[in-house]
Amino acid sequence: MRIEDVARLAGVSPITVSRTINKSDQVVEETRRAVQKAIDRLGYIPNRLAGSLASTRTRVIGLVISTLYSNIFAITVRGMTDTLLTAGYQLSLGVSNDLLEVESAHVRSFLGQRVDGVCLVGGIHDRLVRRALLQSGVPVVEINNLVSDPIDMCVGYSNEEASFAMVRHLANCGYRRIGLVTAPTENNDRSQARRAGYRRALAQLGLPFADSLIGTAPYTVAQGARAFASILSLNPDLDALFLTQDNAAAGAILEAKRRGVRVPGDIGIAGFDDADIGQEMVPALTTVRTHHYEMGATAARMLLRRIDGGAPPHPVVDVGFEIIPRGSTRPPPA
Amino acid sequence: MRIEDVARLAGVSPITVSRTINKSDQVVEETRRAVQKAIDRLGYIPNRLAGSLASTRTRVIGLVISTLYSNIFAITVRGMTDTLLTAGYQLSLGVSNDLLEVESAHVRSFLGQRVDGVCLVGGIHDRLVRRALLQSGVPVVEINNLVSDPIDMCVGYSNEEASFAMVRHLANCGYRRIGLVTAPTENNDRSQARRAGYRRALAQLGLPFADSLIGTAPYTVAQGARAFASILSLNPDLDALFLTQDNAAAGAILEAKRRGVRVPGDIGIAGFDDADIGQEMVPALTTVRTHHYEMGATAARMLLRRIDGGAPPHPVVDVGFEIIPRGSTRPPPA
DNA sequence: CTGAAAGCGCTAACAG
DNA sequence: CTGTTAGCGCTTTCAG
Repeated sequence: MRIEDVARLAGVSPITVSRTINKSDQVVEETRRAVQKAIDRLGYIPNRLAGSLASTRTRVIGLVISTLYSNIFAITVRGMTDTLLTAGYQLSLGVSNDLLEVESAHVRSFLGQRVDGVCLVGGIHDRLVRRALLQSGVPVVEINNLVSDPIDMCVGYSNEEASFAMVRHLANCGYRRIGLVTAPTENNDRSQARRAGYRRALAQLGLPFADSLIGTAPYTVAQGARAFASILSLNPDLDALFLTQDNAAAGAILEAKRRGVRVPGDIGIAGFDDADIGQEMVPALTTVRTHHYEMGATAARMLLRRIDGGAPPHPVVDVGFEIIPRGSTRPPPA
Repeated sequence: MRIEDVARLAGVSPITVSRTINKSDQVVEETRRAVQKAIDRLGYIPNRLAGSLASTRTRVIGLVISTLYSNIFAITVRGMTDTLLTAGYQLSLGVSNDLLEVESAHVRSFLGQRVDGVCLVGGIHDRLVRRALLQSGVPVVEINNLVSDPIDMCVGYSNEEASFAMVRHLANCGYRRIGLVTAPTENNDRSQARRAGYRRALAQLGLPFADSLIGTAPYTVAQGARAFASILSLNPDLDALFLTQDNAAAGAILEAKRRGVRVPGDIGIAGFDDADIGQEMVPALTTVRTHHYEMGATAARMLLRRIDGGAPPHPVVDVGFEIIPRGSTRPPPA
């Protein structure tokens, strides 16, 4: 079924049907109603492949997130879709599972589909993909970090400063032997920045460092529990652990409970992202709050503005972060 | 940049470039290498809008999941993509947030994009969408439930039997006053089935029922905690609560701890899905295990087979479920 | 406000 | 194994 079938039934030309669908204000009410009736009667669904090929616009934004295991991206995605839908744009979602080649495949696919904009997590991407993006001229926004050399635009927060601030907070609460758990650092600039902030804070505060104080745990409660167990066994004098993901931090709290380690008395635990689980833990989780809804909405707005031909006022937007002290760490001295 | 530019640089015709990209076995090695060199040199990315329009195949499967807040779909998505990628297909992901009209919009968009297959969660869909799907002739598979009247094909498990089995298990462990928390039932046949299984089990076992024993909590730990609190306040004699989502059940365990209610001694808690968090809880969560990876992989395989023109052997596949008893419920009598 | 002609970039079908 | 021809179904001009 084609636009022509609808046109015939409605007694108009194909272009009038097209206008009814896409720019209904250019069609007089009566014609429009007749066309709409024909569309409904036939159950006609326009072929967007053809439409986009002719118009060179898809009204689709491609987003590649790194994981579905952390529900934190749910909020960013809502921020983006809320903004995009209002403007008549759609989101196409890819999941990379933190693999650079999977991200590349998604981006290539997006470019092949001729999306009108692309959103990626972080600043580390395949060299060729970067080139392809630049060459294609599509607006690109990188999120979740402050990228030093963005492909195009960027909205996020400083993972290094956030990590630095949390470690300083822990030290202020009296913790001295502080461990760190992040997602793998390979091709992940957020994890790299969080480690850098941690190291810088330890150095500045004169706190002890050892390789055995650092561990790795992607996204899940179980992995956080294991990371906690392993770091504790290597560092019997550990007195705080900062896991830069709330699920993992929740896992650490649970593992502590299982071992009879008191939190925050024996060991303080801190997380990152202010996910919903943190507030519910017993004790509630001290964390870094970041602003994911705002970040998603801003990313969408920046893309839309660039699509409309304008340059955004700030190519790099910092949405900031806050330290949220809760019961999983000792209170700071008054 | 078009295929013609590549063809000119490589000294061949456009169709040879096309064949190099899509059916490389029909091109002799030497030609293929020359074409590939030209492609790489130019950074050419084929326009799939044009390609799919001409070939009437997109090699894209559309999937609409209900939420990003539960990470349980991550596993299903992996099962699907692992299978699809091998066959050269891609997944396009939509999130409905359990709203029928959002699901409809995604399906319409998929149909407009001319996806080669569609996968939906559950059996309740907009009437017009159902019609559009049928009319379009695209293969459709519904997952996460055993749908009585599938649009086309279905792979899932019986939510009613699973719920029934869990309630019987709880009764067998000596619990009498058993409450239930599900996601909202509106337009959600999984929740409806879980309630039906619960009611049927209570009736069959002669256990007491009251409206106040039933609560609602979508997907999050916090909502599970609140649902637990509210049902307990209405039913001081409550001795078990079955929350049909592991995050919510985890929230109930945490809320119990906060209130000094002992689990499983005072109250037994059970969940659904066997998400990673359940094993880590203290006590570990009794749950219903379902097989999400297998379900995703099977759904993908069924779609691919139908795309290849074959009828699948079974239009409805049951991947089953298992009751996993853990520490959050009392052991059954020996 | 509506229509006619031309073309978006690619691939199916057929030829050689 | 490679090329030619003829569209895929829509929208962009440009007229009226």
